[in-house]
Amino acid sequence: MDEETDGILQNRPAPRDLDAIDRRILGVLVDDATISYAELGDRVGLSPPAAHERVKRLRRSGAIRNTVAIIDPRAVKKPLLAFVHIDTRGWGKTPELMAVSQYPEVEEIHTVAGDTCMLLKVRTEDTRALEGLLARLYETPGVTSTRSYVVLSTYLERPVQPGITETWPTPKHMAEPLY
Amino acid sequence: MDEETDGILQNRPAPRDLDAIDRRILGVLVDDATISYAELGDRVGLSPPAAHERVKRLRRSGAIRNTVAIIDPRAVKKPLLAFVHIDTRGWGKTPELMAVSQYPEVEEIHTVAGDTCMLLKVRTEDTRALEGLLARLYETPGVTSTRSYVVLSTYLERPVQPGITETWPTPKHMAEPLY
DNA sequence: ATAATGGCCGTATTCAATTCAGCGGAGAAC
DNA sequence: GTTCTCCGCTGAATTGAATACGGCCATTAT
Repeated sequence: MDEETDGILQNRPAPRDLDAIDRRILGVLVDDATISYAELGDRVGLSPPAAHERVKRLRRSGAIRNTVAIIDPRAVKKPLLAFVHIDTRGWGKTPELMAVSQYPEVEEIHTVAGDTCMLLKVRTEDTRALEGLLARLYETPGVTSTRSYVVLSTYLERPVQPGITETWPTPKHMAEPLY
Repeated sequence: MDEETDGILQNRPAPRDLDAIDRRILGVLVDDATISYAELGDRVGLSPPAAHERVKRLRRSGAIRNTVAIIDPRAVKKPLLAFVHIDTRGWGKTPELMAVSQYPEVEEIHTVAGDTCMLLKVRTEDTRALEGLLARLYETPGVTSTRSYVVLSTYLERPVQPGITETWPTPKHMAEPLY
């Protein structure tokens, strides 16, 4: 519906403040966005139209960026996950970064506080393809070194970015926070 | 709808082989799962019920793990992203791991090939909360050291795991693979 | 005090999801 | 080569959810 054409996070306005119901809605939709508005309203204590109105507002405001399917990597035969650490001293402006962000293997790009590196999460068919990707990255202007961790097995890969505290069950030993 | 109660990826059967249409469907739903089956059928060349049947099968087979909303981290005030590298020499069996996977801050857990560490992607309110999380992790039985990269700014954080080659535009300079 | 606003509810309508019956092609058995 | 079986597709029919609307209530501003 709403065209999410931007692969790169451009400077969107920060979403406005949310109340408790909004946060509970996000907590529900982060786990499962296929439920009906009737079900959603049930869980957060609203009528279906009210729940719908809230969700529309959350979409408009940008709090809900998108709604997507989470795919099992094995289904598409891209099982090899790696974290690549590239040194970017001498990195220019953004055009090369935007090119990297178009690589199909690159799922995430992060800069690191107090360091001159970027951290990429990548997924490839096999080690051979990873080597090729590293070679391409190393040829990218501004990249002066690369280093990669290959991930053997993934236990947990939550599809979404934020953990919303209210909606996650807290294990018993965490009831008393240490700080 | 389908109860996705398992936070940890247990040993599910690997999804069966997919044909070209299945992969195109995944490619569409990975970008936007809010479209109607009529629209989906249009894009992949099927009638609405056929597209629906395919998607149901993909869900049943596990190729589509889940369908979720992607939340803007700023909306829930959990902006600090970090990668935590914990040494797990002496790590026991799985119960402690399962506890870690319940921490609301922990979004991903990976093991690393040829190493004795695990790599966690975590998101917290601020550095203070990160410190607290690191302290809790360090107290977890089996964890012998922790080290963390704090991510300052995120350029690209694709919501989904696999890059499906056919559905991503290939930049011109990548037309000739180097390997 | 009163008007205006915003958010909710219940109902009504529209549109999509889902079911079903029937068709047709691919492959197996013979 | 022929026939049978199975699987997946289509198109129409039905169910059910998404959406629009009118009215109510609480809060705030004038």
